[in-house]
Amino acid sequence: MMADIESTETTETRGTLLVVDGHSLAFRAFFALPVENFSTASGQATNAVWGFASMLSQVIESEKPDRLAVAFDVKGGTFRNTLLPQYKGTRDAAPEELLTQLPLIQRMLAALGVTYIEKPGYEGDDVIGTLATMGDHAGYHTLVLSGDRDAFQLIDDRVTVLYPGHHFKDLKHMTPQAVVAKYKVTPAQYPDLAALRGETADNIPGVPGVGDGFAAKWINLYGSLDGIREHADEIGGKKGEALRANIDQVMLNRKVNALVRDLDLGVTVDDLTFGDPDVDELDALFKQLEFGPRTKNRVLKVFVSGRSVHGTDGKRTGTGAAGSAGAKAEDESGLTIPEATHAAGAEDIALWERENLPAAEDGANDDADANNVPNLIIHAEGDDRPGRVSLEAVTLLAADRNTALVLDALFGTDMAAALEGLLDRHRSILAVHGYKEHLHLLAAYGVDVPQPAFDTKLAGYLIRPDFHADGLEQAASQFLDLHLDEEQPKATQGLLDFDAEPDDSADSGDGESDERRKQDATLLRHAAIVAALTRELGPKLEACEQTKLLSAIELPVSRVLFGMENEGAKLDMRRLDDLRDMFAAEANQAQEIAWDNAGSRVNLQSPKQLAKVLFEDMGLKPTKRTKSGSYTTNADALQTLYVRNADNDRASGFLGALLRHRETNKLRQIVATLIDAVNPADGRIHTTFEQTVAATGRLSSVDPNLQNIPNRNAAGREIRSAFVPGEGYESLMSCDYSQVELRIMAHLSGDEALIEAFRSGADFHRYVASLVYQLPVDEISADQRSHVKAMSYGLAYGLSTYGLSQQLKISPGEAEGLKAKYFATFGKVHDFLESCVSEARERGYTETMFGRRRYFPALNSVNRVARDAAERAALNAPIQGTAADIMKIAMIHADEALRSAGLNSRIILQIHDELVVEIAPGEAEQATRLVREAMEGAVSLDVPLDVSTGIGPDWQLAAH
DNA sequence: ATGCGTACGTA
DNA sequence: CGTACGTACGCATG
Repeated sequence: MMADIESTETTETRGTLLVVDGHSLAFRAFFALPVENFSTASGQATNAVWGFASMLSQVIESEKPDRLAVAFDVKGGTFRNTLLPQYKGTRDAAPEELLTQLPLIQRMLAALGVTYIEKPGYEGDDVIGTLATMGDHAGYHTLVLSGDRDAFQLIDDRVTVLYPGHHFKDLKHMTPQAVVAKYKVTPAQYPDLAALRGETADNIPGVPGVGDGFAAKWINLYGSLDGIREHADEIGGKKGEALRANIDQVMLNRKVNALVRDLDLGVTVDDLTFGDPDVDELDALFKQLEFGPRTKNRVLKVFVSGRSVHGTDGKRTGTGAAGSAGAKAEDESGLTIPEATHAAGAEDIALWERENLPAAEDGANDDADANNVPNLIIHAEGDDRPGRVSLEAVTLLAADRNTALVLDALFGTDMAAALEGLLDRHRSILAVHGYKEHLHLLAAYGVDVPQPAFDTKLAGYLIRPDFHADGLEQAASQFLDLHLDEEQPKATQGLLDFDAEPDDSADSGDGESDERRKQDATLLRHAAIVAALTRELGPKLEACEQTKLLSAIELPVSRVLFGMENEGAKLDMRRLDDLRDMFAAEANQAQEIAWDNAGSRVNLQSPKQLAKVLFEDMGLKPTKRTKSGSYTTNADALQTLYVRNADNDRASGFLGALLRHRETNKLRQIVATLIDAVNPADGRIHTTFEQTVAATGRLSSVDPNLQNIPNRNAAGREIRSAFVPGEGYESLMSCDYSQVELRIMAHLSGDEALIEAFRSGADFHRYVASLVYQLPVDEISADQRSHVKAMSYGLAYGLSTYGLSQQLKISPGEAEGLKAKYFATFGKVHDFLESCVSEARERGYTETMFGRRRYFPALNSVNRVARDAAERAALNAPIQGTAADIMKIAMIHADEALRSAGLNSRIILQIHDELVVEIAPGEAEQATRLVREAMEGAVSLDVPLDVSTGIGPDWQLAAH
């Protein structure tokens, strides 16, 4: 321990004591880490435990304390509650999911050999105060790890508080100087300041309108709280008034926030050793919590004193690597950074291939012997947005030899050809993070990437479909638990200034190559991450039986999507402009009328201002509230108000105009977004289809979203007329599945009546209504048909009878009756939906027909709202997911059929159950047949898959 | 500038 | 008080 060198005290420093506020740390961890990403299959939340372990390890590693103790609050009140009944009232409402983790944290501490201390009747803070005092007397420097600012009063030359900043991971060393800098008062004065300001987190009111600033000003003016009280009359203004009105509360606060520093804890500081963990117990606990080996090793490494748990033996040394001996470079997160060379020409690529990859057998199957472990990583970086692609650099990595080859952007055609050849020869061992993105990046140089053996982005999605890995680094931290600093090394933080690189602008003129070296370093690091992810996710994917889905569906569909994004959809610019002007004129007109009626120029796009006009100025009776408590002004509510206030000219005039404005302004906005998205180079919109976003397996479309172009009413539908065939094409074809989700429900449930309804080929909803109401088909009224239709569709969403009644504007009783009749007719559908949920509760996940999984830890939540929501999602997931699988298969088949028939017609859009195909001259008939067959034949169910198709000069007219 | 809430478009 | 998405705006934060 180096600390004693600094000591100028007469007493020798014995070392460092670390005292941890257990509750505060658990609390911080719980709210900093998303519980969705940290829970076991059985639904136990583990985010606080993981965060606690992670943070504690980090602090021990950086501070290297000699003694350690963790203080916890004890259930039940403390002396503070008798003083101030509402004290920490908000904290008792700590979420169940956090409370269940506290015992686990204590069990972990016990296994790690760490002392934790609770003192009935007192808080963890008092224990901490006492320990800090004890540490001081025993000659230790004390570090207090706490997110509770009450601890600041303990700070002095020998006590430092480590306070989590905004990021939970970065800790501020709160020294006396730091406190003064931040609050303008000394640590000893801090409780006075806190008493004045109050503490929302602890449910302690301060002086209204007084924050840190005024509190500090007064303290410095009058020295202390007592001084302030004496001079309270001299303080003018509203704040002075507020102070006088609340002075009793403040004095009480001050009593409550003083920490006790002389408890009898029954231990001495010298007893608080650590570093002798019970590995078996820790193993058992981490297994139960489903923490990976990396987490365990990282924690153990820190807690096992003296011994290093590093070299997990059995690491194979590379076989005679050509000229690359020496220690492997490891970066701070433990990744091994590959040795790299730059390729200057095609020969370098060939040479690297010979030296680093297994010899490809001549002819067909390349590295088939290489026991199928993906070992060749290709990793390209650049802008991969379709329509504006630019490649920066690409690296090849032979993972087992840790050797990389970097190709800088702007390589020539000979290198492109060499690269393509290499990829093709070794495609069976090729892995990539984001096949679709790589197709875009490399296509810019004329390089086609063959279907790789593995894709870490898609694999991560299949393993955890509801985890949103935004980038490679996030995927890495999720699956590898390497903890990496955020994506870019953005401007060095103030704290690190002292080790910033010297400025090299003046000397050497080497700035550019230095820059390039840095770029290389990130590129190589990213390639190394992909390699690590490949090793980690391959077996995981296998373990949850998703491998087939990757190779047979996701990877091939990536290729189809690449084509769709690359081609884009042609827009008729003049039509768009006309539409925008038309909608804009209508919106403006409606706005004028609304303003006339309102008597003021309210912003019609501000729900807040609207609520004021409607419910205050006009005095209308509100309908429903939003979830945050304000009165809703959504279309439903406006409609209700409109009907209800038909006799009020001003109100109904305003509401009518507002409703028109809402609709037409929305359309104007949509058109404007489309205009903005048209690529001027080709007059087409190149959306991006996200393949790893929707938890059910669906695609989504962004930048812009082309899956929500209006279709439900005539005015909106006009926008579709701006989607037209491009040059060299003659028409658009739209093909969609009719009632896929219902058909899937019929198939999966095996309900004979529902299956027969589909096989009969009759008007489905009318047929179903006739069964439900036990009437002949031709006696079904329009109302009956629409009610049954809503019921049918609602089923797959877990629609409640309340929701059904609301939607159909019938009484809950009638809705209940309809539901009962429906289930009496289709009993197996009911059983099937229930079994979806119960099976998911048991196994922890749902499965589509093709084995795609989605996990539902919340099914066992004690929170009813969360649990109910999970149940609805769990009943929907197999249905929506199967439909998504079927469409993906159809897309792969349709694309393949069009290509192998040599047609130029191509799929350009997918809207969940619809494909839009751009038809080349003379290909209409053949393309229709091929796409229809692909869609109808994607899978064989107990009911037919019905596809309807239409062709026209634009998307609107292609409807059928 | 960034994040949240509200609203609304699609299947 | 129906599933799955993406986007735009206002407004309150920094």
